[in-house]
Amino acid sequence: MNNKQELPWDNPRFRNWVAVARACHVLERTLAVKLAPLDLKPAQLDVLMNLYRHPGMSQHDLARKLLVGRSNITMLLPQLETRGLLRREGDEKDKRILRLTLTETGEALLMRALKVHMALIEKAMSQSTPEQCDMIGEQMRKIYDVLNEA
Amino acid sequence: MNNKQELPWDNPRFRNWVAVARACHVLERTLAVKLAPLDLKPAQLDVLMNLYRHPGMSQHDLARKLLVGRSNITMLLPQLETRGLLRREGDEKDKRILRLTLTETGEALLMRALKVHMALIEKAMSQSTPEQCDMIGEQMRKIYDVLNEA
DNA sequence: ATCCATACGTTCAAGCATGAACATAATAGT
DNA sequence: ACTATTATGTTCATGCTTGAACGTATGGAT
Repeated sequence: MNNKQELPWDNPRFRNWVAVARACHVLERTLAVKLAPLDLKPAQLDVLMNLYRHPGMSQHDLARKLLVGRSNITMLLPQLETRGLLRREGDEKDKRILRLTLTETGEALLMRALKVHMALIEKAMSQSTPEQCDMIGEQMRKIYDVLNEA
Repeated sequence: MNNKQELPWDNPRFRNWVAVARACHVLERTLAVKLAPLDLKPAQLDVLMNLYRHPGMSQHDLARKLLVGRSNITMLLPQLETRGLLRREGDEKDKRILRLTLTETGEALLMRALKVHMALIEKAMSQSTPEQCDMIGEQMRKIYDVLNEA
């Protein structure tokens, strides 16, 4: 009988996931530094990216996409709206919903920020072959699905 | 001439990294929920894990390992020390340094938390073959190194 | 029509993480 | 020995994120 459970550090899955988490963490931090000159935080960039791809999104949908609470969106948007980066307009049919769209200013800033983000990711992923890169993405999407249905 | 830069979403590296970030985010959030019954946050678990593996660590070393600021550690430790999970003792030679060690209580709680953490990671990574899993870890360690030397 | 349940967004208080400024201790240069 | 520099940890103000409680709007059941 073994009263000492198998230590996680001996488990490849554990060790490798820790590497994933650390890589994520350091990339996020690096991105924050590189975005500072644009006066943008990573979370704000996420907002702009999602609005660019899904114009007319509601705040609720945005929160779901970003994996954050609704109140977070409420706190986040006024800063961006005041800077003229996006518009919030009430839906005609359903008066509960606020539909979000980027302004031209917001789109322009997004493009500049995307260059920064893209460069960072290129630097990080440049050591993987395209096949490795795709495989990583595929596995991560599976992980996302598995954890979300539970 | 193309005044519209290549959109990141067309770039496999970008799309795949986004998947990594999302998987990390959702796993972290899920872990927080599953650790709640133990009255532990993911950040606190990270502390306990590192102290278990590196007894006698200084706060500065711990901060570096966790990729957070020193002040964060200062704010984090008193809660755990009060709960009797760890000890802080001044170094004999260098009176600036506080050496950190887990108590037996801390170690016991860590073991319970590790079971939770381990189960979650097993669930997440169970869809990857061992080869895929190792490859992911390897690439992530490379990313970590590339971003840190810069 | 009215009531009940649900959905969307907001407000608020609490907890965390951060970076700058500080205090103390060790170390290196002179 | 003395000064200057560096290292460790703390304090504090700030900003971000969260979850609970709330108000309003919609839709369905009776």
